[in-house]
Amino acid sequence: MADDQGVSRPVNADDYAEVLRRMEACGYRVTAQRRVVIAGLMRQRVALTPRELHAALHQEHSSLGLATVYRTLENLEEVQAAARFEQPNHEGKFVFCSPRHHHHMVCTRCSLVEELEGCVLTPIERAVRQRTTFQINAHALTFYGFCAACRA
Amino acid sequence: MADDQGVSRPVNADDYAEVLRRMEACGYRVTAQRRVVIAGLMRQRVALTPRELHAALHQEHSSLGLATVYRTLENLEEVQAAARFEQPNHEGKFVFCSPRHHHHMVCTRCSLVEELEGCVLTPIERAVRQRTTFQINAHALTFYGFCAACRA
DNA sequence: TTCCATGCAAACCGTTTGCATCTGT
DNA sequence: ACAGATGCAAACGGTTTGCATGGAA
Repeated sequence: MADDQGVSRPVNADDYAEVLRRMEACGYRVTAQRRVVIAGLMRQRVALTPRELHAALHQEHSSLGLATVYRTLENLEEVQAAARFEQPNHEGKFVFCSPRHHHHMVCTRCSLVEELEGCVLTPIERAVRQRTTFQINAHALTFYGFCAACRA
Repeated sequence: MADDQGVSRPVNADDYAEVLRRMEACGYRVTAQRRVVIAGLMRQRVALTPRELHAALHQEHSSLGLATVYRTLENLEEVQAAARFEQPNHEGKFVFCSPRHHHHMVCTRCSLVEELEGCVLTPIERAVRQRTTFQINAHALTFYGFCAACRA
């Protein structure tokens, strides 16, 4: 049940190592707590609130503080290893992000998040650049809908 | 200065009427305060926090309450006449949205928002649908960068 | 040995809400 | 008239922060 394929997924060792590398590159120390939070987040298929993630990790790591979860998630966002989704009630939900550029599909019913590998926007962005006086530096693209399970 | 073209823009009468129509369609009454908030938001070229919008309107309408601004912005979001952008500090900024489907370009320096008319995503979404088991119901696409003025 | 990180709880602050009073329809 | 809207201020709740302690490099 802890490894129910429906809610948990294996941690990709390469991605995990890459996250630690980026954290160190930013001057952050690799602590036991950070490892726990990172691996915990990577195991999730659905976006979780900091409180939910903390609760999930609290069983195995009862001393882990909620503030540390918040602080680590903030660090992960900074190194682009996590993405935050805003819920209607203004609560934040986080998911792990692979090191490769991608976009997300979010299930509005169960919060399952699927990565859409590669950037479907590249050809479009070129066209957009010609239609505007903006200097485009970044973009955010997210699809919302129902995952396969929730369609039923 | 109140009509400095750099910060203010004229209110499009058709769009304004359309907003009122949608509000009524949702069962909302057309009150003096709502008219003030709607017109005030439409006049802005940049995204504003509820507090900023309230402050801007307070000169002419000193009795307008901040809570009313919040409530009206929420209504406008519901009828898709306003969009909320989340800032890094988790404060919300709002802009008026025209009735036509569009996407936004947001200046990360001055909060200027420009609408990108039409949906550049349509052809892409079709391709995406074939790559996923998700039932896509909506999408969010925003470009970030510097507006013409902030490029300098 | 030097900072940075952590845990705890208090502080913060944007947002929501209860309620008495207005007001659109 | 009556249901819904407003203003005010208090309450809420997610997030941040101060500080003493612990741990990575």
